[in-house]
Amino acid sequence: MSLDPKFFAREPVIVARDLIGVTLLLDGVGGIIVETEAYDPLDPASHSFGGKTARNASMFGPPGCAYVYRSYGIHWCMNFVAHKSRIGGGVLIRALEPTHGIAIMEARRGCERPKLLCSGPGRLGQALAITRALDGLNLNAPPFALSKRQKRFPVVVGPRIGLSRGVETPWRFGLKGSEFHSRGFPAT
DNA sequence: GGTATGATTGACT
DNA sequence: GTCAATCATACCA
Repeated sequence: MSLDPKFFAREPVIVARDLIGVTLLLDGVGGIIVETEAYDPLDPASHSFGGKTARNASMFGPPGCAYVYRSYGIHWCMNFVAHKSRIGGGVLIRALEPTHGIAIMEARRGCERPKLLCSGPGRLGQALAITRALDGLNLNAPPFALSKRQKRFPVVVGPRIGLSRGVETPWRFGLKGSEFHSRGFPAT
């Protein structure tokens, strides 16, 4: 079951929270989203802050598409474009609980410990073989597959990771009690 | 044209 | 705990 097309046509913060518990597959490989971060164009930490550029063009495109960027020259990280009126916003997918194609992810990661397969944006990118070729693609069409969750999952909130600005904005969301977060969340 | 920087990870002291 | 890897992009000249 795919997501409603309007799912991503909302505030990034709302979408980030609602993505927790959704299953993400890329060519049949992936798992349950257990950690996300929201990036709003008014947020100085966001790539879309300051307007549209060559890198972040996808963030200003249609909601429900992918925005892929190179992090620290080493890793590929994936966002889901989410905003109203193409103002530039997105949700960083930080961690998955591996459920599909685990053997494939282990081979790509060179690691057999499930907790290290997708726990972090860079690891997730490597496990799913994310590349810039996916930038701008519709998440509701192959090779992507998003499965709507069947119930509401308990969500925890915390500060975002690795930022030099905007750290005070608590826009990181996680599936409560998950063993697959990239970092722990503050005790609730 | 040149330089600074980063939504990270993994290895090492 | 500290630090290097590595490069596309952004920004300045």
